[in-house]
Amino acid sequence: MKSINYWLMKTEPSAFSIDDLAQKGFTEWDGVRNFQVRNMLRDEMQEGDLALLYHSSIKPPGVAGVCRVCSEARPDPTQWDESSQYYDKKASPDKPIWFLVEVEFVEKFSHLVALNELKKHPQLQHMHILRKGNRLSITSVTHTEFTFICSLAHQERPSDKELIKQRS
DNA sequence: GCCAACGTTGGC
DNA sequence: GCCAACGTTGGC
Repeated sequence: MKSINYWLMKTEPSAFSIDDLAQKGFTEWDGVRNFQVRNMLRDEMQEGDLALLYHSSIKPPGVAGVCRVCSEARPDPTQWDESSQYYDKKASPDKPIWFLVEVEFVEKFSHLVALNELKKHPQLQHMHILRKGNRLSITSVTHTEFTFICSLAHQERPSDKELIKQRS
């Protein structure tokens, strides 16, 4: 039996957010221009893998939901498009440098699991995203980290409990 | 807006 | 192949 891998994929919600993904249903994850991330995309990601969608460069940053890899890796066409900000003159159609996968919407968390929340849990201390100077837009997470973060997302927040208490 | 961290580039 | 300079990322 082939087991799936788990990932964390960063996006700036001002450019592309979990709501955009929810609305479109799926998207091509193009524009990756880092060799380490390219290698993971091309060599390690497989159809069916699950990923935490992380919102960066926003207050507060954090995990906004879940998506699923729904294609094999294939060449990223923006590398040949001179009008694209991702154009790379070193790439040619017979020698692609950059790759993409498609991801599809799975879930938007009812509340963001914020970065400072992730930092509170010793179970998550080894996550790439919590390491100083981490700049990779895609990193691997363990199955344990993935399910733990999903469970945080599905927990009631104290403020929710207070609201319920106030109502009753 | 600052700045630490780190990947990339290019001269040698 | 080294390494300084530069550019980018991203939290704060």
